[in-house]
Amino acid sequence: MHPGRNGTPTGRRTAFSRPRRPGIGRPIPSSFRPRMSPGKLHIGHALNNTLQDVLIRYKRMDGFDTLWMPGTDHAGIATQSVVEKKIWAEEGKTRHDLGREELLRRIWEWREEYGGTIIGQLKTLGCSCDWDRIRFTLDEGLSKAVSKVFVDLYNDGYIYHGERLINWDPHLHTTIADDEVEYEDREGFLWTVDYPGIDFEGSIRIATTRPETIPGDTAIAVHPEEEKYKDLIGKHVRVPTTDRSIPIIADEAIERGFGTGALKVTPAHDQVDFEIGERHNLERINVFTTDAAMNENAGEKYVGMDRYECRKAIVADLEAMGHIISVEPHQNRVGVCYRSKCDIEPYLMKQWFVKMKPLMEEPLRAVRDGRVRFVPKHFENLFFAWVENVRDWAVSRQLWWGHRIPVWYCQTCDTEICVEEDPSACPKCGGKDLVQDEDVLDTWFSSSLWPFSTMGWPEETDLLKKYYPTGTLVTGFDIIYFWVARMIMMGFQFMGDVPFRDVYMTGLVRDLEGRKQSKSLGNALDPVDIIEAYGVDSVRLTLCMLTSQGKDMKLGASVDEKGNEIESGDNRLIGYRNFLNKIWNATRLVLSNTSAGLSSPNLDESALQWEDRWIRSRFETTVEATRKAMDSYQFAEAGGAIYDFFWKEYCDWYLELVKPRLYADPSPERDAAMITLLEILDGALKLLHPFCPFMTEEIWQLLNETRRDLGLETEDPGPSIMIADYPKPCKERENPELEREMALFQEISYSIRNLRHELGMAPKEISEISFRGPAKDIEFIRSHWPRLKQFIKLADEPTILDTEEPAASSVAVVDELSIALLWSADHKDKEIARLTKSVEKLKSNYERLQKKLSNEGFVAKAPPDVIERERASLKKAENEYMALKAKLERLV
RNA sequence: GGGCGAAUAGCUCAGAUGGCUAGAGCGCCUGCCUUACAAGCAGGAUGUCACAGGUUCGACUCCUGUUUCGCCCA
Repeated sequence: MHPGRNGTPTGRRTAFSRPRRPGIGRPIPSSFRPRMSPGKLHIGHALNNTLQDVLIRYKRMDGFDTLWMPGTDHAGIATQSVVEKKIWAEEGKTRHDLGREELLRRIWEWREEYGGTIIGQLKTLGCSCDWDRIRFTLDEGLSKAVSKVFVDLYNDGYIYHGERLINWDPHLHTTIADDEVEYEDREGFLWTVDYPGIDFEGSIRIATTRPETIPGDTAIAVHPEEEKYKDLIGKHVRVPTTDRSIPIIADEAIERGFGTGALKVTPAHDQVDFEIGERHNLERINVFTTDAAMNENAGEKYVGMDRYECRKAIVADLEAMGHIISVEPHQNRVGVCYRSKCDIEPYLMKQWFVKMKPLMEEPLRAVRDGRVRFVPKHFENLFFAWVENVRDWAVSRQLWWGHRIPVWYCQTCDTEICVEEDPSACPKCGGKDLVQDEDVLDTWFSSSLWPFSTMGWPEETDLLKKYYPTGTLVTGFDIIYFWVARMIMMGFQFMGDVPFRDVYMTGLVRDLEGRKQSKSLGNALDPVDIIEAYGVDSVRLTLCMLTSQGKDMKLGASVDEKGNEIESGDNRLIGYRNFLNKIWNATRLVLSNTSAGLSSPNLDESALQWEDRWIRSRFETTVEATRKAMDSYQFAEAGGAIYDFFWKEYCDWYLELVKPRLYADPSPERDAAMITLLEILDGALKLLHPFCPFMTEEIWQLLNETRRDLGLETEDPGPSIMIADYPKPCKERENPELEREMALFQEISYSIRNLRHELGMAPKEISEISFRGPAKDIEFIRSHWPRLKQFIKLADEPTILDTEEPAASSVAVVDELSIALLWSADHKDKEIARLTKSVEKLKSNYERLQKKLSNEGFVAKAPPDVIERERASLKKAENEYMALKAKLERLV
């Protein structure tokens, strides 16, 4: 039976509401911040929110007081440009046509409509956040925190206003931060240009990739030790396009081997040149407009031209004038905006900066000494590398959507006023004519405060007292700089402590070809589609199972628009969907067979059978394995332990073993089977719940109904599995002896099934089965015969031999035990072939072990338990090899 | 150029501090509609663990070098 659609029943009613449970342990709060725009959940969100939810559900069930504050940021650039585009498309108006107030009104309107989408999708995904505590970076409280932080940093000298080269996006018309620039290798040219000397004979040649910046040149720089230019230092040349005179200066930063060894210096348009300019006090001539077209400084001829058009024009003119000496192909790296993909222009502007070096000192120490732990650890290296080279953070953005910079300028006396509340008058001259800075702050500025601004800071709230610092942050490694590092920084600066203890980094979700998912490639998976096709729980479980310590994962689902599978798609998704289906079907078996009723609602411990005690023992082992994995963020390991237990042990062996008792008349033994079935199912559901909240909840409710009907309830299970106790280890139930017995039982079953299948014998073809071996094995077989018989579907009673097996038989060996199937037809040839192959394998294994154990070094140096294990293996290998070899020899 | 990561079955991937005959899912082959489940059951085949050295009693695992791929930073 296939429950609901695609293996996932629709038990959503309690899966994302968040019943409180009294906390008894350390609070484990965590934060997350899905980006609001483009207003939709993508697969990366699905991954890290699933992992976050798995952790929080686990901790909550385990008795911790958890807090998960959901929310979104305002995504300044993205949101504003989406709305601007929409307005342009619909009304043909720009933001300047509308004005600041009106544009903001429209964006809020847009947000009203789409802002909730992502929250809804997170609920669909089953995230068990504290939904009554949703936060938004532009909320009043969070905005207050932003202002306070800005003002405090300003007053402490960590924020300054300065003219610097910033990364200008001529398309979006805003600055972006250094780490928001991506670099592309492009095929370009290296032009060698001749600058004629003014106060010396001849000329100097420079190499450039950007001739369009020549009008902005204010010097030529050479290396101070470069012999061929030594005499020219201090002389002047003429800029070919403008006839301006510029000096030749000496600077250590010049790379001597590159080009001609002389560099044209354009401080307004290049970072290196800017720094040279600082050292030599050079003029900064900006030749571009904010659209990256040429301005009046470029000269009349070029004004208004686009930068790349101008490049062609200048090259043509220089060529005509004979100033171009050579042109060579050259690969250059061009910065592009991570969002608009427009070529970034280094541009001279007054911007607000945060001094990063001093603020990052404590965060650096904290990561070094483990107060903040990165999982997996190697991501620390990324963090260190960034901190060591960190430059000041340009935090102002030429946008309207965001937190406006809390700085006012007195029009009367030119004073800069940085205060939290709108000032009514200039504190210096008392003037009333105050104008607020036009710019807003980088969205990440407000996001960096998230761990405490969401809890009510700067008020000293109960939330802060109880939950700061938070426990675990789950995030993609790609925003270590943007977000993680800055949160740690702000945490120390304003809370005096780390914002979180652990940072679990997820890898990226790639497509089946290993490419990064992107809208432009058209390979981005919409989690909603996959959920449609496979069910939420399958998707969650698959994401967890594919997660291995920060590594990227490939995921693909071949589904059409309607969500139907069109080809094999992703095999893991199918596999885990099948697993959930298996659980559902096993549940049906358990619940339908236990509804018959118990003879007594109390478990009679003495009625527990061999297999009951075995499955209880296995369950305990599984609990330990699962917890150990969960506690070290090994999601796949934890899921795998549950998967194997449920399918390979509970279903394949235990369910089959108890069937005869379920179908028999009421008895304490039947009761014991039913109670154990229900109890283990209950435990397994709880173990699985963090991964698959919907289905486990659904089944658990059904299970509780059955238990109530049976009168089994001794205590109230509570309203939801999500606040039931996570199974705790119970050492007394572990029984290694029983597990060894079951291993023998299984080996016997496997051997017999294998023999039969290899010889192509139908069950009825086998007249007899006989065993020969040590008394304790024979005794074991006799006492478990009814069970064995069920698995191998063979003769009524086993024959016990004390001599060699009859020739007309096939033999398998388990250590000292020989198992023979007696033929009713002639299988001699097949048997010889089978035995020959088998003996060969056993022989090589036997010899391998023998060699190992006769190695003196091994026996002298290996740990005793390893030697012991190898000795046992050798003995077993020898028994099996010798027995089958003898049988083969008799046969031929 | 510097740094980080990866290379294991046809495919996608597990294999923490070295130690069972290297595993799983999907796919493939054989036989089964066995009264929970054909999205299933039973059985099976498949690996120079990228390459070359080294350390070690023992290496998929540690070290060195090489090749290929990916990412980050300059």
